[in-house]
Amino acid sequence: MPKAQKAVEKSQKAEKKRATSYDVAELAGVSQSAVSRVFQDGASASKAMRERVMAAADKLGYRPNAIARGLITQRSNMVAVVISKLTNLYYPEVLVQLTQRFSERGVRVLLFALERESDTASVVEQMLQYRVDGVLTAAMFTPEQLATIENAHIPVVFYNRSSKERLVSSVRCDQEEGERWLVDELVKAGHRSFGVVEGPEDSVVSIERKMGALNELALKGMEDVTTVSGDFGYETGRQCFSELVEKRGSPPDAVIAANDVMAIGCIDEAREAFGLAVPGDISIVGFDGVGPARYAAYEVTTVRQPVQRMTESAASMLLERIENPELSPEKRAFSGIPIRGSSARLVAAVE
Amino acid sequence: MPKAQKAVEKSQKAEKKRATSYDVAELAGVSQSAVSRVFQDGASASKAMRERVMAAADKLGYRPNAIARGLITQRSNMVAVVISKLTNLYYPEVLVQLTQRFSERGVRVLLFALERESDTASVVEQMLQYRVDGVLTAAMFTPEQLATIENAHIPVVFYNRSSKERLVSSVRCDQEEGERWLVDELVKAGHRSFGVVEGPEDSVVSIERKMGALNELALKGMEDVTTVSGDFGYETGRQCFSELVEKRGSPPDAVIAANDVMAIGCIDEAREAFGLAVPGDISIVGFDGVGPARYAAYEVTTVRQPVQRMTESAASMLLERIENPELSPEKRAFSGIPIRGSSARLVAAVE
DNA sequence: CTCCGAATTGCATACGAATGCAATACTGCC
DNA sequence: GGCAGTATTGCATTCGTATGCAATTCGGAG
Repeated sequence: MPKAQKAVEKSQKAEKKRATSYDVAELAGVSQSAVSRVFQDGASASKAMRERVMAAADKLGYRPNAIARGLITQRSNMVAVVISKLTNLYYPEVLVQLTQRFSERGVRVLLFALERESDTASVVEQMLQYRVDGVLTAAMFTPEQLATIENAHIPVVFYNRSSKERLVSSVRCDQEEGERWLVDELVKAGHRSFGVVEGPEDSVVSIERKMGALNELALKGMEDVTTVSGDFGYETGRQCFSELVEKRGSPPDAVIAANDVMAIGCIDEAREAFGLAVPGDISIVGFDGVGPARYAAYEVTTVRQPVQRMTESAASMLLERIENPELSPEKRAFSGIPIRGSSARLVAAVE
Repeated sequence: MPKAQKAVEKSQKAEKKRATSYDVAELAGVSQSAVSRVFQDGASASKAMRERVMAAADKLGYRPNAIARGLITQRSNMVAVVISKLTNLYYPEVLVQLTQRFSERGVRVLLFALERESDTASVVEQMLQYRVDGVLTAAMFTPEQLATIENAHIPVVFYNRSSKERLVSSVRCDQEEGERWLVDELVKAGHRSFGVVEGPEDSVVSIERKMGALNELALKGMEDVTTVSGDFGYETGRQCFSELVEKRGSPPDAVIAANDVMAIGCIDEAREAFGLAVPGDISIVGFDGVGPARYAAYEVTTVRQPVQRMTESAASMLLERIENPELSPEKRAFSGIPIRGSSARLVAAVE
């Protein structure tokens, strides 16, 4: 019995083991290296060779083993994507888009989802064990963890986050700028007392937004400012509004919420619990530009993050650094897109 | 210079190459297999050995290479998770939860996000190349693709989907049952004319919901039923409502939308474009139980999917089948949780 | 102190593909 | 037909870990 036939039988009958490049080589009557070369882009292989091999491969249902390939090439073609805080309605979009960007470029995504932003230790361990080529994170790492990752020569790109202690690449939406716009518009329209609803204390995004708002308010000479804090969720948005009124004794002229979902919570609470008209009696603004912010019942005045451009940029930035590890860190900040919804009383936009 | 010291120097100075088990073995003065055993659970290693090795490993920053391990053990410890249709606000939660379930059990998630439900071909290819241990999918595969995957002895679990052509495991929310409840309640409360808003045509979930509703309506003898179709998004929800009214000449007594987001769209359109009171003039129900369905402005009457239990169940089911490939397919259907929101006029619940 | 069985350890090899180098097959040209 | 030069192909080795088997050590009983 000829060798080739035996190979086919073995693989078809038992199908115990997945076909390897050796099996294909045997069936095609060529060397294993030939098979390997046929399944690569830049490798040299004659047309005849290519056809023989492909035929054999098809017959055996052969697929190159990416694991084995990764071992020898020292490239896993996988990147780690780390997310947290599902509370923020904004992230899911980001995740799906990022995955698609990477896929388009032939890179697989190893997903890590954190319950809290602090569970990063084991994630780092896993990333390193799986030898990911890069890390894209929407969660924070401690400086030590970052050092560990860098030590392994794995490029890292932060998404809407950064690190004070270390030089790192990042893609962010300029939260301060966005808040500045919101505050300016509110002040311009005559609002003089403010409530600021911040998000979770361990969220960098929330902190940036709060500080952005507070700084600009101070700059504009606004002194009647009350701060309360929630967790980016709808329920706490409602609670925060009540708390705010209680704390001040009366509703402020405007409420600046750290995200749209809490803004919506505030709007509902203002309407239901206090019978206030929005924006007649009070203006409420958010941040993110998520879907529900557009619902007719709310039409939140907000700043939309340019998700498309940000994900595109983040993916490119990471892939560039994988190709060329020498590239120095770079920070890209994208301006948010101001949305003049009807949840705030603003002066008309100038042309 | 002793061997051990040389090893340290090499690794600390250059840090060109990541430390391997050989490096650790050399530094600790033991064999490579010893190192390997220390980093396994059930392997035999004396306390002294363990300590020596761990010390050396720490010094070198050694981490077992999961890629190499996967090659030899024939286990990648990765599962593929396939999602699509980000339009449905419901999925993001699922994704994060699934990832956490798998993580808890020491399994990594390789994420695939489809633009359309039909882009599955290359995804299958990638999954197989990366030798994932299992597949959890919220998208459809063709019978041929399924056969390919099964041929590779990779267990598959469908999430809210299934395959008519092949026996496969699945975890679903019983959409028909949910629709039955919704229809029954609406009929019981006296609604007699209905609009049914379906989702994308290629979505199995949407089809199941539509059919569930239509069948039950037929069963109850309801004949005034009009169907229109959207894409699960808010905007089309609004359009669908207008379309519905146009088609019928007047608004129906009740609208059954394929998901909450479209239900919300319908509510907004009914109120804004037609000045209808919800639920005074018209009842509108959805499906899913997503966050925005709870917002005060809508309080959608809906059926919530028990996401927590479903993801838990799906992850377990897949992991079981990875451990024990002989297990026969199993279908688990979870009942949705009826939510009596104020978007529909219903008779009070019986105790 | 001796000997037996159990626990540890090391040796050698396997996993599946990529690749430098050498050998061979082609190509075109004179 | 002969030859230089290039394109293909095969050989042998490598990546980093796991594991069967044999060798060794250890503990305890007698």
